[in-house]
Amino acid sequence: MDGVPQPTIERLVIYYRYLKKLVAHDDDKVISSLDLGHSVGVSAAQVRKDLSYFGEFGCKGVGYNVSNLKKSLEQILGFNQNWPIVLVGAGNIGRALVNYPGFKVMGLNIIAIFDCDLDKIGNRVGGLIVKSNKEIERVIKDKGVELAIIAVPVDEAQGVAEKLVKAGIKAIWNIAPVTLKLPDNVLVYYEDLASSLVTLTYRLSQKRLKARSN
Amino acid sequence: MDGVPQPTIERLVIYYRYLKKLVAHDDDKVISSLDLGHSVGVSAAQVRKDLSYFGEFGCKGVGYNVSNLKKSLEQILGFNQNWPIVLVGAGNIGRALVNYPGFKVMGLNIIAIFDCDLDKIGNRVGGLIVKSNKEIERVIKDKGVELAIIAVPVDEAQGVAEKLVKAGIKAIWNIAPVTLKLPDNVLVYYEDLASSLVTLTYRLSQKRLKARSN
DNA sequence: GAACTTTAGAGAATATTTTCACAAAAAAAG
DNA sequence: CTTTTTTTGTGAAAATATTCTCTAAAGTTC
Repeated sequence: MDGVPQPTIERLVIYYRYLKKLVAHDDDKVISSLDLGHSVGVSAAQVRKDLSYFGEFGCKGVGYNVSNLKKSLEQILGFNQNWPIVLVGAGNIGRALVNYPGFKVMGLNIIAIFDCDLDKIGNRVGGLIVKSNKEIERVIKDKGVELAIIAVPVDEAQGVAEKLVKAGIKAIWNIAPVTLKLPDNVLVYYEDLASSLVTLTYRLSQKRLKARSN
Repeated sequence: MDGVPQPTIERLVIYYRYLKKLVAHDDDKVISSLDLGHSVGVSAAQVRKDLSYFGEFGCKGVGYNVSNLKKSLEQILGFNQNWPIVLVGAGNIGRALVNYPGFKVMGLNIIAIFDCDLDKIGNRVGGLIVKSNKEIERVIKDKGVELAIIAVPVDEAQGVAEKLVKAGIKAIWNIAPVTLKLPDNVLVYYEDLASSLVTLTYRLSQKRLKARSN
């Protein structure tokens, strides 16, 4: 079951959130691809195609059972699994992520936070106490953690990444704006906050130019 | 000069950061698409194609002049312009963004931060004092701001978005995990932290399945 | 200065992702 | 019970994005 487009996975998460809201409000028992798509800013065809990669979840002439579809998405996306995660970097962004409310429902559990700054080690962040980077390897091996978040300054990111991989980490979500050099078997995703914003300013400039030329 | 792929813009930011580092270290006067690409995890062909959307910046048989290419990217991406930005939401993520060091070099300046929580209004965040949401419209109009960041809880996002648009905002970067319903002429980009992480766990599961089936 | 090496730029070919269009199933209407 | 409406699932078509391939220019070697 591969060949699923990258963007499809991200949209499934968005569908899931909306369905969860519907279930909570008991608003609706059934929803069409048109309504679901419209609610989350996606075309109906896109919704159906996204789901079709994983099976048949709807009923022709009717739509999708909200509660069942939600459960199916949980299954597909692995929300019923527990994903222990370690986070390195107890700066502003690291602390924000520990407290981010959206992770837990998806099985994403930050179980430890590390920093090399003595002023931060020992501090409480969310429900966790910041540990020294020296403990990274021990914790990862003890708990069998495969997923890590890097939220350290740019200069430290590569070193931290190597340490994590050595300890057994298989996938890294890197918030530091720098490309990591790691073995091919390690999955790395980049969250580049500045580049997202720049895309916006770029498009805004484009729109201005177009408007001026009319 | 449209028809530029979305991912190209994001990669240009990444090239820029690397070139900036080179210039600072005075490491190199000239760089080939192969070396630049290799350094940031992109193919040489991709680097050349990305740049080719905007003109000719290199020299055959030689490569790109690092300092000139950096300047060209600044021009293309609008880093020499000033982009005043307002941020709504002085929670953990909002505070982290105000203090994020990567924005200023790209001309991105958060000039005001708002919240509706009386406990937060008046607090200092970075160099700014948190203002009441009631002042949003006045500040946006006074300063002619076109760009806004929404970092409020899900339930408040739509209301805040409408307020921003009414005040004249043309583009929104939305960190709240909810789809906004806004007029088509407003640009909206979503930064969905959970969905990025879920993509990672999903790919990790896929790899496990594949490994097991071998 | 001729032969060789390096490397950008660009068009063609691939690959990926999205949209379209329609058959078939379910429900509703008459 | 037949017709009409609704809506899924899917293969084909279109749009988007990436990689390949080759030409030509610049530099280097002999």
